[in-house]
Amino acid sequence: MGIIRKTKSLELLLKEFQNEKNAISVIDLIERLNSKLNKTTIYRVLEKLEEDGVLHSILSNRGTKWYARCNGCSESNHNDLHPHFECSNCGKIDCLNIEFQIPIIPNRNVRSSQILFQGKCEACF
Amino acid sequence: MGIIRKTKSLELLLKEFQNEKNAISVIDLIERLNSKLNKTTIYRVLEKLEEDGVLHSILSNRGTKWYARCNGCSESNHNDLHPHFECSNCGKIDCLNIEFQIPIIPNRNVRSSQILFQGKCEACF
DNA sequence: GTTTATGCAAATTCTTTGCAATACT
DNA sequence: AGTATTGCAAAGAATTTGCATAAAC
Repeated sequence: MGIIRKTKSLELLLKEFQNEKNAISVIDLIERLNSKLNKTTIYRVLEKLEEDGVLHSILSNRGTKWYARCNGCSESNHNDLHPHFECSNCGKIDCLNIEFQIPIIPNRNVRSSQILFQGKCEACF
Repeated sequence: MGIIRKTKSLELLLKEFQNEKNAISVIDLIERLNSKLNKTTIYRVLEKLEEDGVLHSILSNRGTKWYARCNGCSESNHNDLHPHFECSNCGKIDCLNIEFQIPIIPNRNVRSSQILFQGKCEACF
C-alpha cells in the first residue's frame, strides 16, 4: 500500500515526465539520470508510479519498457487504454489521443490491452 | 533471399506448429526440442520462417517472443494483423479470429501493429 | 525509532554473435 | 564443390534480487 515518500528519486523522475507527454524509455531515463540515480532505483520508482496510476508502461517492439504520464488514472482505477505509436525510424513512442474500443470476445473477459502501431512518426514522415 | 532447405531443424519446428494453431513461446520450443536442437538454431529458423510468411511473431506482456502460424501470408505480403489474447492466469497466447481495422492517424503512415489483449482465457475463465 | 527507499554488485532471463564443423543441393 | 545451416561457447542487453546503508516520516 503506497504512502509515497517525497524522495529525491521521485522528484527527479517526475521532473523528466513533466516536460514530456509522450513515452520515455527506461534505458533513456537511466542514461539521463546516470549521475544522480542508480538504475535499480529508477526501475523501482517507475514501478511504484505505475501502481499508483501516475505513469503507464508500454512495451516497445523490441521488448523494452517505456513509461508515459497517465491521464485520469488513480491507484484504484487504471483506464489508460489508449493506443501508442512507435516510429520505425527514430524509435520514439507517442501516446495516441484516440478512442479505442475493446471488442467483446466470447468466453473471455478482457481486462487490459496493449495496442502498438508502427510506421513513421510526424518528424520522420 | 530464401531458398529454404529441407533440414531436420525446419521439419521439427514445423511439426510443432502443425498441431497448434495458437502461439508457442520460443522458451517453450527450446524446452520441447531441447534434446534435438540447439536454441540458437531455433531462434534462427523461426526468424527465417517469419520472413518467409510461414509464422508471425508476438511479444508477450513480459517481453518474450512467441510465434504462431500465419494464414495467407507470403514472403512479399504479410497481412497477419489479427489481435492476440494473452491469459493473465496461464500465460497462453491465442490468435483472435477478429477483424481489426487500423485507424487513420494524421501525419503518420501505419505499417504494422501489435494488438494484445489480456484477461482470462477460455480454460481459466 | 521505525519504516521505506537507495546504491551496489551480482544474478537472472532472454536473445544474439562469431566461428569452426556439418549438412544440403 | 559450393553455399546455407548448425552447434557451441561466449557475449550482450534489459531487468531483478539480496543485502547493508541511508533517508523519510
